[in-house]
Amino acid sequence: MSESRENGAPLAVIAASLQRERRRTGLSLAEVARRAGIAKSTLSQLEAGTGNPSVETLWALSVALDVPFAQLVEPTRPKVQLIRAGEGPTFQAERADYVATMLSACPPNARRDVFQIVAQPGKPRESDPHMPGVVEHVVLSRGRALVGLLEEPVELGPGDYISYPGDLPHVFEALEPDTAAVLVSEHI
Amino acid sequence: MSESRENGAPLAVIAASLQRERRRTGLSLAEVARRAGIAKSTLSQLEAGTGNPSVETLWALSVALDVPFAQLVEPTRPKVQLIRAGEGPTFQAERADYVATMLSACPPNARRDVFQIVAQPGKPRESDPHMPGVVEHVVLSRGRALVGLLEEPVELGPGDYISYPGDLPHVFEALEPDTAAVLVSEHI
DNA sequence: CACTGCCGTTCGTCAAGGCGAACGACTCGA
DNA sequence: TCGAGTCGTTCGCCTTGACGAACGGCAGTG
Repeated sequence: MSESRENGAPLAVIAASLQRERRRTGLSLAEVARRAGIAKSTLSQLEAGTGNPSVETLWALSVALDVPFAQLVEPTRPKVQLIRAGEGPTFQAERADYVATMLSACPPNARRDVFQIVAQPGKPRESDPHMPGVVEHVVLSRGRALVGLLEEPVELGPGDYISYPGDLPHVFEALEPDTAAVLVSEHI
Repeated sequence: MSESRENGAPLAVIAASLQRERRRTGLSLAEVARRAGIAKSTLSQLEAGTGNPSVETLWALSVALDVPFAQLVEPTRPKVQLIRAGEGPTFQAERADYVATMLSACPPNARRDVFQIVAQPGKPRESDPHMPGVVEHVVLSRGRALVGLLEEPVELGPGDYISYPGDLPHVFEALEPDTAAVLVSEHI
């Protein structure tokens, strides 16, 4: 009930996001303004951090930039993380026979799809990189596997957790038959 | 690159969200307006769907209501889902020894925290309901467990997946020693 | 029954956001 | 070299969001 309260300057964030997303598309300020149906002067002031846009204006921009609305007001940054089975912060229940381990707190505005994977050894699956900003989380359920970035994969056993940027070449290579894992694909 | 483009009426959504979140806290319109530092007339018009609030106004309200900014502009509706091991839509890789099963596509604007759970049989863990809108996803890795809503739990085996509303009483009861599961907690 | 207090709405005023036009700077061809 | 086109910024005008005051409606109370 108290996260996401750290940012007190939404206007500056919006200004940066607008410019970043527009640059990402390669469009000009005038072009984006025209597609959004707003005056380019307005967009210019918004990117400069001046002004306090209305919801309709921001919405039109989010549509023109093809970006989720929240993306403009809440930023994100990925990283790499490996938690071995038994490690990581745990929340011991009142009953001693229940342990929950926090593997990953969801960053603001991320979208996470949940998959289950069953793989056989022999031929590693090398995924072509996905969209920028994608982060993948893997929790190994059964067997053993080499998981992670292609340049330095990590051998995981049951209960191990790893996350890595999905926009870099990565691999999932089962080392035992019927190796199973839960994969959470986080596309911002 | 084309999801989250279905909603064309953000003002109505904001109006509904504002009223819903305010009612959730049990505060009066005047009280929320005072905490947010805005005129209650402004908030009244916003909840009525009239007007087009500025970002600063909406931000102040999101702080006053202690709600993530995006919550006010992007709605969501949960549901219940059970996918037995081996069922569900699968994405067969070019190599036949790799199977990925789509368990849950992330709804817009949801936040999903990833946990790992190891539980022992004997005493079921009954979670008190969380905040409204919370959805929990469980993939059983090892052992067996009774999981789901308290009124009708489901017995899961390795590879089984279930999701349920977290704002209703629910349970996780291990049926074998060292039962392990991956829990994704989705708080909108 | 007044009277007080709070609720949520409506009305008139004022500042601020959004707009269009004009501007200087730059690139690209004729 | 000059003109046309586009870039992003700056400058008044005007619409509109936000404000404060006043309103009617409902308890709770002396």
